[in-house]
Amino acid sequence: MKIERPRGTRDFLPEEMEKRRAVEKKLREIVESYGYREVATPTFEHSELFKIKSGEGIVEEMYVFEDKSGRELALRPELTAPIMRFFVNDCSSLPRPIRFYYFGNCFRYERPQKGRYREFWQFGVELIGSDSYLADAEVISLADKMLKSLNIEYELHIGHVGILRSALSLLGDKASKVMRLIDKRDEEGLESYLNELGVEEDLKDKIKAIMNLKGGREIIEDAKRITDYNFHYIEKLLDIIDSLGIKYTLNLGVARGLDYYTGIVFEFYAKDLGAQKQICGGGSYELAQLFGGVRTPATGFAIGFDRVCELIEAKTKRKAVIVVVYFKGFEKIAFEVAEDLRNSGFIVVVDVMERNLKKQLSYANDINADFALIVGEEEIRKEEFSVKDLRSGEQISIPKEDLTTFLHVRLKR
RNA sequence: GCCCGGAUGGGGUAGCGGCUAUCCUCUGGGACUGUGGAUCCCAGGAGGCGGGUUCGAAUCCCGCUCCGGGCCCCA
Repeated sequence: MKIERPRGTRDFLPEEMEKRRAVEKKLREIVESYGYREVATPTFEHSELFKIKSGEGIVEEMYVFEDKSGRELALRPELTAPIMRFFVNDCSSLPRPIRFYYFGNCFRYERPQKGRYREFWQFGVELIGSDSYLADAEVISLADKMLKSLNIEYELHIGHVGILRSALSLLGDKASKVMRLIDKRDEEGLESYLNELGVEEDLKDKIKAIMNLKGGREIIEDAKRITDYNFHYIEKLLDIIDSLGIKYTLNLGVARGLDYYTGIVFEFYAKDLGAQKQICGGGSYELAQLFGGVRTPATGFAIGFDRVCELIEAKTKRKAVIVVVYFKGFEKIAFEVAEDLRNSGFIVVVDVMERNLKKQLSYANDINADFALIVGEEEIRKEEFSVKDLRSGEQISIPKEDLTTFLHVRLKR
């Protein structure tokens, strides 16, 4: 019986892995150039960790299981909570700010779709310890630079939950539900809930007006007419973003249903990616106190690694491959020569199917090898090798001692 | 959880109630033990699963699974 791959998971062929590794490498180079250093946390955690962050409802969307001692564990659905847990437990005395980055697989039990899988990879950063606009500016510009480096077409939307929060401050603990309704853009639900709470027309109009504030930087002036909120922080942030030449849309109606978001929130959307077009999301938040630590400001983002990979055309350049082909009886020498070449830094393949020369060459051609090195009686007698350039068909004899130099020179081109 | 479309060798397909299931590609071998891509020959390999209708089902019907698109959700 054939075993199918579990729903929502993927296998990756060498070509795909090469592309993924190339993307990964590029992202790493950029975050590291900003001084971020990689951390890793376990693939599974106590499910409590994620429940504290996101509420009981998240259990439905996680792979939750009990281990043999009856502990309730969950495969991580994201990496911010584990990293903040790690920070609270072991990193609280590192000099601030702390710059961490991560790249890891996450799991969510959801209906798979284009760009949505049950196992997926996130590449993200957390900048911990600063509540300055400068931290947000750094993180946004870093995210922008990473996506830009991949030549993806995208839009950046920047929002701030503070404006709506302050407008809703009169509602006390009912504010969270209102935020959730705004987040969902559920206008009917919002209207009826505000009526239920007995909110005055004035405030209702104000909320709706803020919700719809979206556009260029000039909408801050509109916002100032609606609310007496202090836009100083946002303006200073945008000064930096503007001076870096980063394009964005301001969206002051962006809400987050969860209370730990404290200020700036931002999202990157790719064109041509269907329903799952968000390729990166982030913002400033305070989670440390929820995990038993001291209240600590942080800001970060996560890039949907699989989604950005889907947007990029494969253009990996493979390292050259040399195939040692040999006649029957020369297996030992073929293996020795191959080993010498590998030690000199080449990728070398030797036939292990006991096939004839013709088949071996045919195989070399099928795998797009660059050179064939022929080992036979003649070569041994003359102490030289026949090297065939499979790309041109040209074949020449090279004295044994000149072989590695020759190959190095030829492969440089 | 909801709505729509789909599923035939490893990949791409034809057949749409009746021969041993078509063709291309692929993989292995041979022609061919000193030279690849070509050609020819041989071999391998398939109707997602379960039930029903029928003399007979890949084909029609039902359920499930999985895949694709959308909704919900997206911590």
